[in-house]
Amino acid sequence: MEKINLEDYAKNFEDIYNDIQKNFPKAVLHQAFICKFSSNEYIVRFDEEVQYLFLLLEGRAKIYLVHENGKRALIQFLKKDDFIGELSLIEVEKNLKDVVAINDCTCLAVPFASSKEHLLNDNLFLHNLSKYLGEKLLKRTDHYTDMQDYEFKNRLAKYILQIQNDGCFQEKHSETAEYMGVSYRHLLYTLNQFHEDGLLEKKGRKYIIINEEKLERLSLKKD
Amino acid sequence: MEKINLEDYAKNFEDIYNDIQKNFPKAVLHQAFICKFSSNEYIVRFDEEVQYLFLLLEGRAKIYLVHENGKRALIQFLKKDDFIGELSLIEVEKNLKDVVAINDCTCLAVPFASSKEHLLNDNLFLHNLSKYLGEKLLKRTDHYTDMQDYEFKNRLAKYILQIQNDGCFQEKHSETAEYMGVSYRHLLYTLNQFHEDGLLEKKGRKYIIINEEKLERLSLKKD
DNA sequence: ATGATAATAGGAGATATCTCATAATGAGGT
DNA sequence: ACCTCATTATGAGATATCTCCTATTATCAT
Repeated sequence: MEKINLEDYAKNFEDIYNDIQKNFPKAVLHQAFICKFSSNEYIVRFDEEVQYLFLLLEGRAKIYLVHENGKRALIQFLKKDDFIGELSLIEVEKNLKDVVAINDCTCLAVPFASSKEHLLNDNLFLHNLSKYLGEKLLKRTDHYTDMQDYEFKNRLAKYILQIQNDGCFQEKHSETAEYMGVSYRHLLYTLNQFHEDGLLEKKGRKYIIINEEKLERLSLKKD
Repeated sequence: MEKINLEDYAKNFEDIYNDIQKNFPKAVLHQAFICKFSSNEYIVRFDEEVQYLFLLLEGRAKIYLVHENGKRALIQFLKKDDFIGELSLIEVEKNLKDVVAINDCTCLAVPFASSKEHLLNDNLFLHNLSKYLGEKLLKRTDHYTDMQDYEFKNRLAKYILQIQNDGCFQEKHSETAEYMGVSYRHLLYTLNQFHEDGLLEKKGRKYIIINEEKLERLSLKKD
């Protein structure tokens, strides 16, 4: 983890800095700085108290919930403009999560110690936070109800369509399996089936979508 | 649905009214009133726009998410002090939910039209709302990750322990099955197994817990 | 390069859970 | 009382998904 002075960062990323200024009170920004995390680095650990509110400026990360039985569930992917630690800020978090950088991540770090008061009395911030939490709630609910009402092949079709890039699906299988809540083995099995059914073509480690329409249909239907 | 004047209600339920006064600006309460819903009545319908922020004062209700394929998922039970319509208030709700009264429910109804501005500029309310949403997010996440990381018999044990009353489990089976995300058939099957394993005793339509310790163990273990 | 570690790949067998069908019992309304 | 409809019950068979094993590739640090 590498710390960078906020002013230095501001020089190179004016647009992003402007957005930040719009959404945070000045007093808070005086205490804030920039954190860079490398791929696979922990941003937050489930067994250590959170000290900062992070705002993800660049990169992708993932949230894991750690169960008492030791199992982890990948519960959400984070991207630009996502908060980290916001539930600790408002003191509702009981069981902390692991948050791990997927690739290199740049975050704004706002220390609770000096900024909590300010943030919790700032109307704009609270309004933003409410909207953010509301959206997170909806997104997570949708993800999980899908999980319970559609079987895996339908959900996988939907996921591939959503996350594909230029007709190309190249997520890590282990991550996909964790996020979708199925075993690695079953993911492979289903991917093979998609291949046999002429939905995907394999190219090295990637899968290419060759019948988008059929995938669409599969992603919607319960059948 | 029956409307009641807020002042009339206040006379009979002073304690509750005091709590309300603490959390809502006066200007807002002038426009608010009390709604009574009977058992099984819809408080909010998924296909009708929400006009009020409700605060549940008495009774229990349940939230359903309606899928495109027509299936419904029971996603949460609501009780005293839960909000209804708060996501519409902050304008993040896209797919509305069904909210149905389980027994007779009493709600405070705050009309969006006249009160939205006030509420969204009230610091205390926003702070409360953020905490409420954060807790709802956590609760829902826990519920769903449990669903994916523990098999049904473990989750059912946990659920029974949580919802039992004087060692007595008497929820409606159909509701339990919907909430837990399994088929009705499988719920019965598992309940029978609990009976055979000496965890529960059947008394008419109710189940009595006769081995709480064993239930506890089952609820924790993944095994 | 070389070895070590993680990711991909697939076989075989077990089981948790689902679907569909049918019957019995209970509750509410006329 | 009687009919209707929702709830509780149970059987039989199908399958989606899991666990456990074992190879075969990539990736990465030394």
